[in-house]
Amino acid sequence: MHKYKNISSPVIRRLPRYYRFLGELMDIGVTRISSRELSDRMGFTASQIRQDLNNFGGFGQQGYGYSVESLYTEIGHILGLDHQYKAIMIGAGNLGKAVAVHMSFEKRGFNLIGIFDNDKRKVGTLVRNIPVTDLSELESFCRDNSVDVAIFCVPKTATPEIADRLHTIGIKNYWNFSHYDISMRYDDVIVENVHMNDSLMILCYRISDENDFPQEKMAE
Amino acid sequence: MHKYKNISSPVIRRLPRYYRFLGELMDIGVTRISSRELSDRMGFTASQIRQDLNNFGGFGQQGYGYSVESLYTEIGHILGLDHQYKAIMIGAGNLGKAVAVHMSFEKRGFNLIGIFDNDKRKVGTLVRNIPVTDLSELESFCRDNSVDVAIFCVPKTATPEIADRLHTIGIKNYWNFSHYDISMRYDDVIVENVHMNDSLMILCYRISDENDFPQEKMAE
DNA sequence: TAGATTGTTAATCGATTAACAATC
DNA sequence: TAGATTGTTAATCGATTAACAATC
Repeated sequence: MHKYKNISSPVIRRLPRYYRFLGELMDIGVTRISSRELSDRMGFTASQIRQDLNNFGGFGQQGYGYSVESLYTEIGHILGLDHQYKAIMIGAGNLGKAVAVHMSFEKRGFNLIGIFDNDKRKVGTLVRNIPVTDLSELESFCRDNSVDVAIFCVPKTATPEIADRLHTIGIKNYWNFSHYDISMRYDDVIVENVHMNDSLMILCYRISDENDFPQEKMAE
Repeated sequence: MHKYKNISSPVIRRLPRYYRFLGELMDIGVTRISSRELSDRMGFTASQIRQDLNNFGGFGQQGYGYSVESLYTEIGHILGLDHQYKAIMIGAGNLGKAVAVHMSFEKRGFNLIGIFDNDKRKVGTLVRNIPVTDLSELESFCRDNSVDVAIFCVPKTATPEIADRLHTIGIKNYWNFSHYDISMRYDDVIVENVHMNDSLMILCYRISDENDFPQEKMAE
């Protein structure tokens, strides 16, 4: 049971980019745009843009192009930004605090209602005006509040145990900042990863590859 | 001039994952592994694993498999983790501080040597034992310290101007947390993005799609 | 209407998977 | 040696690009 069927992962991953660029176009007062112009600005081919959008419906008009505002709204609908989800955060360390404070959850339909940590010194302190709760109260809190999503900002060693607890009580949507692959552990969960460490290694590869230090080649 | 030629992006993006899993195998004392076993643990096909690795050389042995430790070391070399790069961070807000404190830069060959912000109240404070410097000193600092990489942790409105300044003085490798597409602005830069906002929207799509609210379907 | 640009089908390109000979 | 598993070629699958008829 899916709203749109057979949408491939590459298409889905481009949607936020479209949304972002259309938002910027609105900000600077552009009201209509052709796939060709979008192509120039975004670096996708015009053909790909039209293919992507036509997975969800015909939002353009022949001879005219696309209305920036209505396309923006449509993609917002497609992304489901008009839904409301209750989220909790696990881990109130540096990363957890930064994500909690930094993200505009409301704009994306997420409502952060709880933050958990097992460090007694953190329990009771406020992050984004939300009191940090002891991790032992995780289950009772979730049962009282119909939580939809858990955000993992804990070290990788702590992740599997907490994921098990959440999975047991039926919370199966995860935004994962921990360096642990939750998706390999269950087959009925939705996991979106932000693997900063992986990203940094990819940057390292690209820089090293560009710089081409021949003496390094395949040491052994 | 590249160390390895024609390595496709999907392959590169899988390398850190291999590296991570091999590290975990070492931790639990596994010394050898076949592509089949790795496949079971990681969720890639055995065929893909062998194809991926053979882009860089033949690291296995027929009838035996791969040595976990030497494969781990090899992938580290391939990723360039044994190089040393000097990095600066732009932006000492919540996100910048969290990234600065949270990441093990040294393990990936990065040495964070400077943090910049234009907020006078932040200038002089310590983050990870590094004093925050006024953004106006960016150019002089970079000229004195041969900086390789800039990490963007500033709002998207501030990004293009700072990117221009860095580009002008020859710093062209960026780790980008800002919601601005630096790569569209220049054609001679290396940009690796961590777009947390995009990631959150993708999660939103997946949850909404799974939940299948029919009344939402293609309103308009 | 004529010009422009979409929606959509067909062609191409690239990445993944399967198969198997080489070989440890 | 026999068994196992790689390295690598061939087959398949899927995603991107090109082309063009439909239509605003």
